[in-house]
Amino acid sequence: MTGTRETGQARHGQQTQQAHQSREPHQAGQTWHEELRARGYRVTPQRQLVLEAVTRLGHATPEDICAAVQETARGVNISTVYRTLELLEQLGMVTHTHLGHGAPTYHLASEADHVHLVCRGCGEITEISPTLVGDLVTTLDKELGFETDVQHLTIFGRCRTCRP
Amino acid sequence: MTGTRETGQARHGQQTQQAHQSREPHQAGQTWHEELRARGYRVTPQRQLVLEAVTRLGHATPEDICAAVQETARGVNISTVYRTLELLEQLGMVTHTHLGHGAPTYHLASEADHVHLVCRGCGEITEISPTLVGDLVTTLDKELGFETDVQHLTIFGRCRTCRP
DNA sequence: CTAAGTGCAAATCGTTTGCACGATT
DNA sequence: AATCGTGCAAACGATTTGCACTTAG
Repeated sequence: MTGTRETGQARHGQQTQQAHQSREPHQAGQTWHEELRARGYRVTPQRQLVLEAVTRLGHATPEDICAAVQETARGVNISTVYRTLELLEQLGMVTHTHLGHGAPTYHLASEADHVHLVCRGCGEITEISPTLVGDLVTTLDKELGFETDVQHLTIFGRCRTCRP
Repeated sequence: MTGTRETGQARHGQQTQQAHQSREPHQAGQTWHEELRARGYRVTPQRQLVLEAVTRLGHATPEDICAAVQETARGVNISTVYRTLELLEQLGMVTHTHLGHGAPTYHLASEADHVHLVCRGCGEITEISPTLVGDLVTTLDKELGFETDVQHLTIFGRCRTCRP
């Protein structure tokens, strides 16, 4: 874990699993190509394809993304998908959430301004406005000094049609 | 997956992964021994040990539970732990929550009347009263007809000491 | 005694990693 | 040309499953 490999200008493979540090939310003024380059990363077809897939699919697991990309063109390996998602997440372009037991789902960070409702009955995923949880966030802040990560908030339950 | 093995009176191995149907919350009037028997399940030392471990440990992963039980007495196999937890969950005696990426944590359903706050900085787990999210639950119900599963609600963020 | 439950080992799923080869800058 | 990125396959952690053996009822 004591990796002293700061060779070039960019720090890859940094396994920032807990940190999520450089989360500047992708400035609108520049393309993601420039953004990657500016940080010393390369623009590859694989990265384009993964980002496109995430954009198109919405809430997608790494495997979904991989499958989608397989169809589109030459295959992108599943491990590349994982590595790319990790990178894009570090750059603040995508985010992930855990909806249920299995694999996490990824989506564009720019579309991430919502809270997930997951129905245990039909599995349907609904996105609601963060304003609905605004009071809760305020309460937690005032009462406990807790800063809620609204982006990753997922609420399980039963939707109108599935509830008893 | 089309298992037609309804041999006896009780339905085991039923893999009700999505259903969580028979969730009657363990009536206080009877011991869990009786409860198991009543539903056609057997009372085994392994099941006792697992339930004890869950009771004692609080938020514990299957592996934690397994380890704890190993110490106490003759070893209980990890797969038995999984099977037992699944059973106890079906019976409404324990519940699980996903706190982070890794393994889920189990605790007694009777002590489950709380919401989890998980700090991304230090990993600390705080339990708060469900009343703090009462308004949110009401709102979701009225606005969307969504019935919130408060037991499984986990809120990620940063605690007072870890926030920027 | 008999079916339910357990242990064990192998299979599976999701994810990570080491390394040689290929592609971007 | 040099380095970053990819593919592949193997390693890995968590969980599930098939099957023969043990045990609660």
